[in-house]
This record gives sequence, C-alpha cells and structure tokens, in this order.
Amino acid sequence: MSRQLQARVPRGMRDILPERMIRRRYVIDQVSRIFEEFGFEPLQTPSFELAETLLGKYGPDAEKLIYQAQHAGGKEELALRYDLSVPLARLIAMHRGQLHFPFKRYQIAPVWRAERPQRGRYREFYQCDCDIVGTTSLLADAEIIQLIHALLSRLGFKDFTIHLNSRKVLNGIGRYSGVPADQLGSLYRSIDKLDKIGMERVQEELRESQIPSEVISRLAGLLQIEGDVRSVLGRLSKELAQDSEGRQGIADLEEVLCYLKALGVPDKQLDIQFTMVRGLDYYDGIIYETSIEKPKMPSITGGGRYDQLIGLFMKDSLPAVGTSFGIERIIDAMEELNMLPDSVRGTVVRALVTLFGPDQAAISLQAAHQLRQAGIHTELYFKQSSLKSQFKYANRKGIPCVVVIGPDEAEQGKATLRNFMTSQQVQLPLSEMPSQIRRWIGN
RNA sequence: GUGGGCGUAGCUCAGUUCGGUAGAGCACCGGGUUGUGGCCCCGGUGGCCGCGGGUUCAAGUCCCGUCGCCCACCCCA
Repeated sequence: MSRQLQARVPRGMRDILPERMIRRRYVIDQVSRIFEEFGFEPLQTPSFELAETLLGKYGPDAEKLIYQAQHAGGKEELALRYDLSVPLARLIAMHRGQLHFPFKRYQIAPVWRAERPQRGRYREFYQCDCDIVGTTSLLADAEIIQLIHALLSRLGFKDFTIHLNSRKVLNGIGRYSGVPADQLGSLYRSIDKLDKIGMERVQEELRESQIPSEVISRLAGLLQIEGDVRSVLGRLSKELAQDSEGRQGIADLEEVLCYLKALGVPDKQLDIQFTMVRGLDYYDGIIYETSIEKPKMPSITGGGRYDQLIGLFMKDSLPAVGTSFGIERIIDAMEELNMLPDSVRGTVVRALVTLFGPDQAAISLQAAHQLRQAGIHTELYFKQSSLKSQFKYANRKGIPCVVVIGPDEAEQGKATLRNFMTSQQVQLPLSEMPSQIRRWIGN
C-alpha cells in the first residue's frame, strides 16, 4: 500500500459543511432579498479576469495580494478577481449599450486575496456588493448608506456604527497640513490609527515619517475635533475654509446626512470619522465602513464613491457608488451572538421514513415518494436496523419528524408520525401525512 | 512582511517537568430495552503522538531541521 496523501486545503481557504452552509444560505437569501427590494439587479462575472484588467487599480499594498494564474497552453495572463468593483467597471465599459442608467446591480460571489489569514480574514471569501452606476447624485450615496442600515437592522444587528468620511476632505486635510504629496500615504496611515493608538502615538509616528513639527501641531488641533456628526462638520469646515475641495467634501457629507435623516437612519448610528481612509486607491468621494461593538472584529462593510474608475476602461467615465458587505464576518458574528432564528436548522431534512424489513420496503418507499411530492424534504432510512437506531439517527441529525411504517401500519395502510420536538405521536392514513407534518413544522 | 502560541484518536485535549507497553471526554458501533430519540449504565472500534533526521538499550517526551494551523500587528470584508 502506498502512503496516503494528507487531505488538506490551501491556506486561508475552507470547506463549508452542510450545517454551516444552511446558515450561510439563510443570510445570503436575506441579503439578496433586501438588495432586490431596493431595486438592485443580479449579475455575474467570471472568477478570472485578464491580469491587465485588475493590475494597477487597487494600490501597491493590495496589488501584492492578487493571485495570478497561468495555464501551460494559454497565452493570456489571468488573475483571480480581488474584489467585485473593478470587474464591474470592466463590465460596464463592455456592455454599456445594453444597460439602462442609472444601473443598479448586486453580486454575491467569492473573491481571492493572498493575505495572511486570521480571525475574520480568509484568502477566499464571499463579498456581497451593491453599486449604483451612472449618477453623481448624492441621493445614491444616501441610498447605499440607508441600505447598509436597513440590511444590518433586518439581520438583527443593533450595536453597529457607520463611519463616514470623504476622500475630498482627506485631500483637503492633506493640503491643510502642508504635507508633500509623496508623504500623504504615511500621513493617512498614521491618522487612521488615531482610534487605536491615541494622539500621542500618532504624533510620534508622524515625527518618524519626517513630517515637520509645525504641521503636526496644526494636524493635532484638527484631529481633536469630536462630537456629534453635525458639530464635527461645522468645526471642520471652519478649519478647511480655504480649501475648495475640502469644503466640497464637507458639503457632500452634510447633504447626505440630511437625506439620511429624512430616511430615518438615526444619527447615533452614524459617525463622521475624518481620519478613516480606506485602502483602495479608486475611491474619490464619500467613503464609509461599518463596525460592530461585539464580537470584536474588523469592519463588516466598506465602500464609497468611485467616479473615475470606470474611466480606466472607457473614454468618458461613469460615476459610481457602492458598498461591499463582508458576508463571512457577518455570518461569524451572527453565529457568535446567536442571532439566527430557530427555523434555521442543521439539516434540510424534515421527515425521516423508517425501514423495517423487506416486506415493508415498498410501502416505505411509497410514503417517502408521497411526502416528496408534497414538497416535504424527506429522507428514507436505507439500512434495515433497529427502530431505536433509526430514531437515534433522526435525533442526532436534527430531523424533526419520523414516519414509522412497520408491519402493523403496512397492514392498515397507515403510518405512525412522531414529532421529535414535542414527542407527540399520531397514526393516520398515508395521504394525511403531509398536512400533519406541515402543521408540526410550520410552513 | 513582523511578532507570539500550538501540532497526540473524527473533535476538544491530558500525558512532555524527571525518556521505560498510548490516555480521557465527546462522537461512532453494539448491548441494557428484538416497535420508539434525547438522560443513564455496560462493552467495543478507532492512533505514521504533523513530517524528516539525530542522541539513546529505549523517544510522544531530549536535540536539530522542516511543514502546517491559530492569534496579534500591517492591511482589509
């Protein structure tokens, strides 16, 4: 005998077993339903893109994480998609003639990033994106943010905060501080950490990045602005009064806040966090991400406006705005917080039909068939074994109803139905099984 | 890319101090109860002790190497 292979999957990737798959599907169903309620259309793009489509869009840090692929006989340089936005931009450019604008689409699909895995971070994971292409109206930005709020609320999240910022404001802050363009990256990275490491350490980092001390003290004043969303914007606009782009960014945020108020999104779940940056290069307007209090994990949504990205694939760009939901993190959080309804069980099977012996096989088969015809997910026990072990099997697997057809029932053309949730038991004709089971399990 | 922790049964882990026949709980199979699950009792199956090398009469245990997983940072969903 040759030695067996180690059964393994690539790092950062995982199998999803039925129990988890069922919970996952529940969440994904909810999410798609809400996307469609808001008028987003489904769509699909390939897992692979041409490497040239993806490269140069995300920024150097992200670009290192793109999986590139080759095939011995192939001439095309391929890459696995890193997100769903850049493929969307490519699709818009290719199919703009067949689409109606503003075009709203959602996509729930895996993406791949060669990161070092850890809690809430995988190398293959699903993103749920919704985007609106073809309008600069801030109503679209507001609608996306409203959708984030509606979706998370509908799933049962309560303690979450949507952090808002604008790339325009960030650019304004950059100019305000007088940091040279080539140091803006490290400036953003440092101020982004304000929440985590505090003012002192941020100033320390800025000094280490060779940023002049007068600039640091100007920034310090700016970064200390705190309070509710509106007063933050008021004070920030005074500081950035000389910068037209910065003023524009603030005006954008004010307008969106106004819409969100009208839409009933509570202020207390919104936060103007003008130190929030977001890594991807292509954002150029309002940006946002969502954090939850517990369990502790990185942001569960992230998105923003990217009016120039599509322009990389066609002559005149089309403005676009959208967000991504981290479905993996959302599912992890919901599992940890026990947020899934009881109706989401560990198995799709609703009824187990027992098997007694060769004489009853035909009638057991017939009963299973009848239940399936009636739309009840039914499993037939295949092995002739003690009733006890068949019951045990149903119990362990979480099947709520057992249909017993032994010699007694077979003779009378009846079945004994047992409800495992309540331990009720009734004997009735085969034709009445489906309605009885439906009464027991609901639906 | 940086730092830390851990690899022993299908799963969670003890055993490593001080080298001496491979353990527990859960799961699985059978029985107690030959037509009734969960609880209980009894029995059983199951191990390349991550992998390779070294030291030794003897290595899960000591030494070297290597691979893998987890956690944190960076960054992100």
